[in-house]
Amino acid sequence: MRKLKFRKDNFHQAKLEAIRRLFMTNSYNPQEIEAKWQQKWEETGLYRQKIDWDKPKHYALTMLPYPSGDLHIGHWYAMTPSDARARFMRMKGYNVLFPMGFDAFGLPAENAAIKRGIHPKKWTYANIERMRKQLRSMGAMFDWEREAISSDPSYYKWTQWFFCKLLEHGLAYRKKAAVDFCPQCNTTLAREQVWGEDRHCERCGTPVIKKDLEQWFFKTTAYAEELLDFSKIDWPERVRIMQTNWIGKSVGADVVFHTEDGDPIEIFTTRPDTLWGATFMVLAPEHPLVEKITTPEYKEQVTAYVEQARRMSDIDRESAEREKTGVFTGAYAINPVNKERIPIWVADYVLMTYGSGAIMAVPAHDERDFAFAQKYGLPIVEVIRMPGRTDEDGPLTEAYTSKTEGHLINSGPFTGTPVAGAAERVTAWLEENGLGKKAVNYRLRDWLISRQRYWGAPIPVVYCPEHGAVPVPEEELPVVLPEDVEFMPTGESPLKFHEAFIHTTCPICERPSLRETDTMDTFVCSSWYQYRYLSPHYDEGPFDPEEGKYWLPVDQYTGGIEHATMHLIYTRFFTKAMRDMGLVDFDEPMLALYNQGMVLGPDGEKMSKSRGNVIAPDDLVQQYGADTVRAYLMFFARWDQGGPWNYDGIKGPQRLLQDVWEIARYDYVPGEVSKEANRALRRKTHQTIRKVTEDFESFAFNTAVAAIMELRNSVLEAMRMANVDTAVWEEAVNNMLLLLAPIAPHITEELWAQRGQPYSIHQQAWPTWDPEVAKEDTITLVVQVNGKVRDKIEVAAGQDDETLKSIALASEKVQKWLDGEPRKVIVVKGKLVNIVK
RNA sequence: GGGGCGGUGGCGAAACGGUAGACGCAGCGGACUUAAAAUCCGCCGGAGGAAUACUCCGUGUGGGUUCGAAUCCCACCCGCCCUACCA
Repeated sequence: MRKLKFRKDNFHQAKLEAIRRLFMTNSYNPQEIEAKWQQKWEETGLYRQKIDWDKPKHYALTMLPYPSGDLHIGHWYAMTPSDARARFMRMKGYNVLFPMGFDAFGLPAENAAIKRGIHPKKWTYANIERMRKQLRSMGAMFDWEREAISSDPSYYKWTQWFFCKLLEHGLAYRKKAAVDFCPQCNTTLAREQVWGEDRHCERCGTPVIKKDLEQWFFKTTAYAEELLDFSKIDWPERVRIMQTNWIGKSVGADVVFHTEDGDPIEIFTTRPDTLWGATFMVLAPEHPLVEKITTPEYKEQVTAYVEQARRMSDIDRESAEREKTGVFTGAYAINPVNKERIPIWVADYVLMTYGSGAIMAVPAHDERDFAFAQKYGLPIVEVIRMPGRTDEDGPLTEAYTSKTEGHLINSGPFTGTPVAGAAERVTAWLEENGLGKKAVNYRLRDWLISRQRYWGAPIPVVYCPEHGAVPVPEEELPVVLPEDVEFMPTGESPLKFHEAFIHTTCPICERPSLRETDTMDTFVCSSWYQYRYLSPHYDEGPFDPEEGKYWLPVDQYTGGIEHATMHLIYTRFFTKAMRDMGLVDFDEPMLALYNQGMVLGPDGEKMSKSRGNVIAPDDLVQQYGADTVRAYLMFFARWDQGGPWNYDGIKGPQRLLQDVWEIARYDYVPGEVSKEANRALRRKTHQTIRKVTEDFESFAFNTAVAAIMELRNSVLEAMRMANVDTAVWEEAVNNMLLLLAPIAPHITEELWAQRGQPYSIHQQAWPTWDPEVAKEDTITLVVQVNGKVRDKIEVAAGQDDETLKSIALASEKVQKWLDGEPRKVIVVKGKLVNIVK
C-alpha cells in the first residue's frame, strides 16, 4: 500500500475550530463526571458481585492495603491496572469478584497512640474512612459490600478460630527458644521479618537481639516439601525461585557419632561421601551435650566461650566474614566409618537452629572447616582426589568441594570410586551397616507468630495451673481486645497490665487462670483474607461454604514482589492446612500471580517523605481526573517493571482522553468518501481490538494504551478528511470507547451515555475482531542483500515465495548490489527476501 | 560468595531470530493570537550530503552461532533487588 498522503483540508480545519469553540462550554470536566458516575454506579449496584452459576467465575484479587492514613501512588499503581484487568474479564463474559479490604492490625497504629495519645482503634478506623474515600475516587469496581477489615472482632474471631484449629491439628505449638526481638518495637519477630546483613527489624530498621522466650509457632515446616511444588500454580519464576531458596532443601544423611564415653552425637551432612575425611567434630555453643562432655581441664575456657557466644549479637555472630573461633572440649569422638579418634570442639559457626546443632568437620572438602582447621592446627585428610592431582602436589591449599569431578581416596570400601553419585552410595551403605540414614533438612523455620504488642488479634489461650495452655473454646470467641488501656512509653503491651483482661478461669476446670497477653503477627490475619471477602458478615465459619464453592480459589492475584517469602508462603501454608482440616478441596490459594513493579519518585529513587519525592494521587486526581491518572499509570512503563514518575509524561494520556471526548461528541458528516479510507479505518479498528485484547490478556497495559492512541490518530485523520462512511466512523468510535472502558471507566461511561448507548458500558460485551477486516491488503516487502536492507517494496499480500523472490530480484536498487547469480535466496513468508551473494 | 532482574534516541519506552526506535514526553520550525497558554501542521538516533537521492555507523563491551542477532550462546563491565557460616 502506498501511504495515503492526506492534504490539509482548510474547510474541515475551519469546521473543527468552530466545533472546538462550541465545546468551550461543554468541555471535558473530569471532576464533574467522575463524581456523577461513581454515585450512579453505587446507586445501581453496578459492581455488586453475586454468585451466578450460569456464568464462568473469575476471582481477581489485589493485595489489601494497610490503613496507614493516605492512599499512596503505589496503591494506585497496584490497584488500577488490576481493576482494569478485572473489568476486561467482566466484559469478556466472566462473573468477576474483585473485593477490597484493610489489613488493619499492626504497629503504626500503636506507635501513633504512644506518640500522639490517639487510641489505635480510633486512628485505624479514621484512616480507613479516609482511604475508603480515596479508593472510591479511583473508580475501581470493588464490591464494597464484601469489604473485610482484619481488626473487626467479627474478623479476628476467625483468625483466633484458625489458631485453635491449627493447635487442634498439631500445626501450632509453644516452645521456649532463642528468638529475634526488636528492642525498638518491643516485640519478637518472625525470621522472615528480620532483614539484611545487619539483621534489622523489617519495620523500623533497628538491629534485632536474641531473647529466650516462650513463644507460639505455626508449623510451616510440616508443608516444606509440598511448598516446593509449584506444579499447580502459574506463578512468576522469580517468586518460585525465591521461595525455593527460602525453603532451602538439602538432601544428605544423618549419621550418629559417639563420644569415647558412649554419648551419641547425631549430625547431618550433605556430603556423607566425605565421612572418611572427618577429622574433628564441632558442637554449637548451645548444644546440650557441651556441658556434659567437656573435661574438667577445659571447663573454664569452654564455659567462657559459651557465655561470650551467648552475649554476642547475631550481627557479629552470623557474619561470614568474621574469623572463626572455637575451643576444644577435651573430649573425643569415634568416627564410625574408620574408628579414628577425633577431637570435639565448640564453635559458634555451628548453629543450634539448623540440623542437630552439631557437625562432622571435613576440612579437606568444606571451606568453613578448612579455615577452622588451619587456624587451630587440626589435621586435614584428603578423601576426594581432584582430577590431575597427585601426592607430589603437597597438602591442599584450599578445600576441594566438587561433587562431580574426582574420585574417593582413603575411604575404605569406596576408595577409587568416582565422587559423582558417591553421596548416595555411601548413604545406602550407612543404612545397611546401621550407621546412619538418608535425611532431608530444610532451611525453612517454623513461623513465630507471638507479638508482645497490643494492636493485634489476641492469641486465644488461657494458662491454667492445672491444665497448662488451654485454647479458648469456640463459643467464647472472639477474645475481645479491651479498649480501656493505657499505653506505655516503652511500647510494652498494655494488655499485660489490664487486670480484667488477664484474669480469667480455665475453660476445663474453671480454676483462676491467666490469659495469654501476646497477640498474633498481622501476617496471620492476611493469610486467609481472600476467604473472608466471600462473606465478611458470615458468623458460622470463616467463610460461607456456598460462596466458597463458586468463587474459590483465587484465579488471579496481583501484588508486589516484596511478599515473596512472607505473605505468599504463609497464605499457601494456610490453604494447605485448611485443606487438611477439610475446609477447602484445593491445594493452592491463588492459581495465578502477577507482580507489578514500583513507581519511583521523579528523581528515580524510592519515594519517601524524608526524600521529599512523594507523588500524592489526590493532587493528581484533583488536577487531571482519575481516568487520566489511571491511563498514565498503565501507559508510562511496563507494569512488571515500573519506573520513575514523570510530571510531563502525563500529558500524553491527558490529550488522549481530551481527544476521545471530542471525537465521541463530534457530529460526523461524511464529505467525499473514499473506499480506500473506509477500508483503512475499519482495518485499524479491528487490528486495535486484536492488539488491545492480546495485551490485556498478558498484562501489557502500556502497549494497549499505545494501540488505542494509534486508533485515536487514525480517527482524527478521518475526522479531518471526512472521507469515511458514517457506519465506519461509528464502528471506530464505539469500539474505541469499549476498549478504553477498563482503563478510563468514567469518561467512557459518560460518552457512551451521551451517544445514546444503553447503561452501562461496563456491562457491554468485549468487542471481537474480524480477521478478514484486520488483514493487511499489502505488505512492505523488505529486500536484503547479505542481511542489509537495500529496498522496501509495497506488494499485494498473500503472494507465494517464488513471486516474492522474483519481485525482489527485479528491483533496480537491489540489482545495483548484485554482481552475477546470487548463491542463495531466503524468503520469509510475506515479509522479507534476503539475497546472499 | 550465591541467585535474580535489567542496560535500546535528550527522556519513558516498542520490537514471534527478519524494516531498530511503534506510542508518548520534551525539543525545533511554522499556523492561529496584541501576547501567552491551549490547539493545529511539519521535523525529530548519529555522521557525511543542497537533498524528502544516497552511503556509512548505531540496542553496555568483546567474541560466537546464523543467510540474518536488541533478541540465542560464552566471557566481561555497570546498575538495582533478594540471599548469605544452613553443614
